[in-house]
Amino acid sequence: MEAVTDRRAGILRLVVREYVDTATPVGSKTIREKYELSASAATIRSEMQALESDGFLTHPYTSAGRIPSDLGYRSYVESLMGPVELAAEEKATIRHQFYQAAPELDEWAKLAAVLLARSLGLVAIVTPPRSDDLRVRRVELVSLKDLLALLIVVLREARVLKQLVPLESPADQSQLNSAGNHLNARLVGKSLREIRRHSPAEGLEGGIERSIAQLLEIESQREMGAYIEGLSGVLEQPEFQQNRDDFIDVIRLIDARSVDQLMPPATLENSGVSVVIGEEHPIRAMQHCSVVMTPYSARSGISGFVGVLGPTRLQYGRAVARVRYFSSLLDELMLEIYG
Amino acid sequence: MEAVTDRRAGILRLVVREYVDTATPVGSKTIREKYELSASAATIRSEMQALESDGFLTHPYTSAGRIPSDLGYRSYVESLMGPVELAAEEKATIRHQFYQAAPELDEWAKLAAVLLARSLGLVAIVTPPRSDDLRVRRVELVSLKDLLALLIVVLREARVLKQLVPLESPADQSQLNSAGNHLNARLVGKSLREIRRHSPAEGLEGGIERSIAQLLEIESQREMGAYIEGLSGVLEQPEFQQNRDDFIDVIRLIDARSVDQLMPPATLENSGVSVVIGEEHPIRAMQHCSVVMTPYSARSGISGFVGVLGPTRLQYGRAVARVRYFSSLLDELMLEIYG
DNA sequence: CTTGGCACTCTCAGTATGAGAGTGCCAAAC
DNA sequence: GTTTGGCACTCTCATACTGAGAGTGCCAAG
Repeated sequence: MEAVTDRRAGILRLVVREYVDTATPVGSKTIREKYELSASAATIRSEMQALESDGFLTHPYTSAGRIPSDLGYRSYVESLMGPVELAAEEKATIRHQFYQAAPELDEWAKLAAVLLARSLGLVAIVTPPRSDDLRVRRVELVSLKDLLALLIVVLREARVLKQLVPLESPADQSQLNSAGNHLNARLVGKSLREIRRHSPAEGLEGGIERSIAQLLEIESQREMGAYIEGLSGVLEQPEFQQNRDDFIDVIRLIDARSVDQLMPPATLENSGVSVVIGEEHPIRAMQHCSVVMTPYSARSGISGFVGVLGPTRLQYGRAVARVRYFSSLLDELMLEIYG
Repeated sequence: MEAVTDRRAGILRLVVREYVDTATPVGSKTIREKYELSASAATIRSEMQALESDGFLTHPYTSAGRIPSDLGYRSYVESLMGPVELAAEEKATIRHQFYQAAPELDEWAKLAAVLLARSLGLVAIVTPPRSDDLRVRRVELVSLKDLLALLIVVLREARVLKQLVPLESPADQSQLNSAGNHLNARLVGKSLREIRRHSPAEGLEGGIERSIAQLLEIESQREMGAYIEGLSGVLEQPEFQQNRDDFIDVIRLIDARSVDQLMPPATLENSGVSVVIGEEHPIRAMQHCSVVMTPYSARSGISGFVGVLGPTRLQYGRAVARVRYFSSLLDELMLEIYG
């Protein structure tokens, strides 16, 4: 394995770009003509041979063009793709749409997913910010019927949980208000753990306090709620059409919203945009896919993530640029709430 | 077009069942052997010819077996499929799962969608109950920062809307509480229309009142929020695999959650379970699919629906039975809230 | 009206064939 | 020693052909 020359790296870059565009194995002649290289086809061939023996390219069969391997994509992402940055105009367009939307965490997350999916033709996954350590910010009780109330718990990160609560004895809104006031005085700022070991009050308040503990319990075990968009875009990719068996399990994961199977959670511990290519993915079913993602709003303990997912043959530059911009935009919007 | 004899109807029923099971055109011999009919293959053939000339069956090509037409399925659903009712045991299992779940409208709707999709292998769509006429049940304000509050509006049907509200001047929780009390006194029970023509209060309350109107406005224009489950099940159906072009638009509609394209809204005006078969569907893209659905909780003005969707070759009996049972179960659960 | 028989039709899977794209390698040129 | 043109070779893909098989349609006899 020799040092990789500039020309060789350039050819790898061109092969990646061409293959990403066309989804067809790319040959020496195509590259030469399309990019007007001065070297001859034979030279390019011998460079390609070298790239193949170094593991950056593969052959579907003896005499077809070359396809980038996972390592080839990796190398492209690391050093060949160059700096990625969105045009100022495009940034402005995106930003504008966020200001148009209803000011609400979930709306922003959903909008981000929709816009990402649409502009990249990939599956986009965005989670609203979420804390590992659930803390109560406020409790509200709304009377529905004599013996039924709606319990609303607002968490620190402005997430809203709700649950119907059957009452043991009739209570009207004013009784609920006063119970709510007591509960707020006692529980605001408390975590699930603290509430659990808290000795509950008597009567009405006690019952509701148990409901709150239960609600937080359920919430802490729940899979991260995520907005997933753009499945139909991926179904139209040639990869899916030709190799359905490789992708049906991916679709199942998406359908089941198994976010932490789709997006390797370990990767989110790095700050900044991570790219997971093909077999780098820990989940078997995902090894024909690549993932571009980043955590955002990493203020201690409260964070979500932004990511896209598609066949390994994806436009890494465009994807990285957009994922990065959306995450910084969400960061900024979050800052207005938590800052 | 002659009167349809019993035998002829019986043969149509068998063709439908066999085709639904096998997804393969069914021939006279298959039917005879599998169901041990006393008539000969030739007789069955001539009955099939009659059924075909009456429009109940088709031929993919000259010499293949028969396939039910939309009219054939329609006739099966109307009169041949017989009474459908779930086994008591299965009802109990389903009911049990609802009692296990968190007592919350959205949870129930989601659970219904998941269970329906899983047991039928179809796409299931369930909307939580929703009112055309949005009425405020309660308003709550939660302080997030000096100049930012979270506005929570609970609607009559126990739906919870939320929005971040920037404040013009700083306010702490107790100020927000008192503003909330005034707003509740003034707005509870009011509809969007009434709030809109209401002359708003001054200062803090006025600003929030405008936010409430905006929130209701957005909500009234929003597509019905629906739980959609089971896409991967449909992707494995042979119809999709062979005839991708016919179904890609359906997937797009599902992906975009265009509920009122998927489920013809006019049909929901009938009470009881409706079946829409193939070309009966008003939307072009859906004409290779069938829909089984029903509204529920039809207490005036507050209702949702339960439905499933799949290729026209679906198990109508099982689908109708389950959709009916889930809707009655949701009815019952809703009754505990609104009753 | 029903039935067995039979010719006919159409699909489907498997095989063959030729064109085309692209490689690998070699020997000559730079 | 790197680069290049030339050329044989390999493998796919599209097309055409073929025979087996399934099922029909029709007819004449029961």
